[in-house]
Amino acid sequence: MNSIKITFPDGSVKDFEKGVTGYQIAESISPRLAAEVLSVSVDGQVTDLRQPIENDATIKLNKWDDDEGKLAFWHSSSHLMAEALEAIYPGVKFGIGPAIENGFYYDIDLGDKVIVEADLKKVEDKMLELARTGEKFERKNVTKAEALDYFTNKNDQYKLELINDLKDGTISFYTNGKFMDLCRGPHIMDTSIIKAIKLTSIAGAYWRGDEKRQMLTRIYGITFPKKSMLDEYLKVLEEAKKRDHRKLGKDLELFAFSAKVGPGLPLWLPRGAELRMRLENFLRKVQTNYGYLPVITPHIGQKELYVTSGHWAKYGKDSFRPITTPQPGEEFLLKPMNCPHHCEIYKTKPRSYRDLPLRYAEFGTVYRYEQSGELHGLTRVRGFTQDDAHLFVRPDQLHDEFCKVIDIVLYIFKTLKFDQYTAQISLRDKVDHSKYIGSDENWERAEKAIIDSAAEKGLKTKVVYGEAAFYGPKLDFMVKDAIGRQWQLGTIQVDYNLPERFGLEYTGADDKKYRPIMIHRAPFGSMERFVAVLLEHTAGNLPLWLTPDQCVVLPVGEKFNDYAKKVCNSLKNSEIRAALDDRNETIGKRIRENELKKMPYLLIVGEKEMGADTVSVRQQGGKDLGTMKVAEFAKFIQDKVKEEMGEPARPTD
RNA sequence: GCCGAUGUAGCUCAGUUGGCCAGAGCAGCUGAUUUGUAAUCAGCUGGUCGGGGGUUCGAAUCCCUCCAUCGGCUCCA
Repeated sequence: MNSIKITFPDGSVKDFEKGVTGYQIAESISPRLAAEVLSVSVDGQVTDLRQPIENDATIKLNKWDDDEGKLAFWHSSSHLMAEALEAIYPGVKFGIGPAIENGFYYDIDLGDKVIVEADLKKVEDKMLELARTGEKFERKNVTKAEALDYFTNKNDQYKLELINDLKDGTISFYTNGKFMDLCRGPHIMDTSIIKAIKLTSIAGAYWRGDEKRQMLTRIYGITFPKKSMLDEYLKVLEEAKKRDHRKLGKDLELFAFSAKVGPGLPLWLPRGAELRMRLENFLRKVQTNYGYLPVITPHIGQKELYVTSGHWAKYGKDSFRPITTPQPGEEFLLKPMNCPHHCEIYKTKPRSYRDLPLRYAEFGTVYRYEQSGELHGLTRVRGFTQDDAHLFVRPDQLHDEFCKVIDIVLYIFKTLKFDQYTAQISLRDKVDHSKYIGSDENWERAEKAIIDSAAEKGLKTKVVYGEAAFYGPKLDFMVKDAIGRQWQLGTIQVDYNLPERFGLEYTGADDKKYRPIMIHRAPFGSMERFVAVLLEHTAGNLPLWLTPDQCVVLPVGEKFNDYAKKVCNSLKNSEIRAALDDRNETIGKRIRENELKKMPYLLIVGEKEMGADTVSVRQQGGKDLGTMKVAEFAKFIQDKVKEEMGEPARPTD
């Protein structure tokens, strides 16, 4: 029998001739589908529409709305760009050119030539010109020898290196127009459906991600099947820029930087400092409920402390230089983390198994010499404050304590409405264990503890190898910023190593000495980064409990200034953060400016209000909430705040 | 640290074949106006054009260098 059974996502099964292609299947369903389909998943494997299907299979036809569809579209676009580049810059060599989350890139080596942003238009035009001709993407399986031969002739050492790492029999080439590339696919049928093209930026990128190797030129771009989709995309990018925490921080007067103080050293302005303190107090309350004990430690420590912890060996050469003193040989380091200090607190007296778990918490400011090119607003800085705590636990307590820390992180995320996070389990590199300290046995125990706890808490996790800290695995909570960059916020880490290095002990019920396990944890991550991400998530419209000013009183004219002051004071007496704007400006202008400052509520007072002891309430954005008694408005705010914050989390057992 | 770009008043931005004392709007100050839900009017102040060096009769403009920032790469205890 020459027919095969094709199962569709809805479960229906149809017979097709053996060797049928995804495209033919789409055509058989409807011409419209055939026009829209971009790739086909065969038994979960994404392939070309042109690829014959030889056996019974479950297939999914991927359109633009499927990630697998976009992937093929953008991957093909990168080949189209390569073709255009080769036409404009003969002799250009190619690295890799994959599809990414939003578009694609290609790494190229232009030799002595330099490409600048202004040249991109030329490349876009060439791409459009080539796209219109409807070049087909043709696949061809080649032998390793043929592949090596082709790129030797082309004198492209990058492709040759890639091919050398591949097994013979697994190598394929794709051709579009005059461009042929080493590629495993999948690709779209032809270029004619690429209708809108934008090359977005040029950057340097190390060949194979290795900073010791050559830097290639990376060109980023994005394409769409419709012009309107590109316009929409660019508009979204524009909007995202408005939510950038660096802009909001300036506009709302929360923080600033000074070249004179130094790059990456944030200055918290009064409004920002207040915001940050509110966040800290919020967490302090939860931590108190969970039995954390506050500690405070100095900003510097003797170098020896970090030699013991292992941090000096690992990061010493990339740190701020040690501080010397008049005493020869004496050296201190700015503290880059709080754990060693907390270990020494643990050691201040003998500990019993009855004392554990011990939970030491500190908003500890640390200093790390981040590479200059890495600094970024408040998300990557050289001086920052961790909402740090270290839990010293017995092995039988590890699981429970870890779960309780997860609860705290989830409580914070819930209160602040961070629902788009990923929980990432960061483990050791699968092969290379050279950059980690501690025994394999301890690592395996720690990794298991994290995986089990995350599973018990029902977290949807993603396991990433090679992302662990050098002393232990982590559970990281990742959140995206306004332009899609991913940042680590909360982190929880299991550590068997520092207790060993510091010789931490407790006495068990059997009067023998045991080693505690340490949990490092920071639910916010750092105050700086958390505030940054919070600003981008809320576009500066902070929740009422956090915002610097909850409302502003606007007298319509000078005659009502005294009444406005009275209202303001009365609200302050009810613990409401009320500002007064009685500047000699029109009411229209003051409304506008306070709207731009993202004031949650504008209270307008004039003749009517003064007579009745009321305020006229305008919500940020223009909604009129009508007139309220002053006391009524106070209660309104208090209720809102209570609703937003909820009850501080407590352990359930 | 690496690749590329940018840097003009507190903010947003004009100012290109190098050429009169470097401009605007907003903010600030002064005065007038006393305002009812997103910009009242007038006047004034404010910049050694990121720092330093060079080319030139002459540099915001051309070159070198340093710094900072932006987009990536690498890194992220």
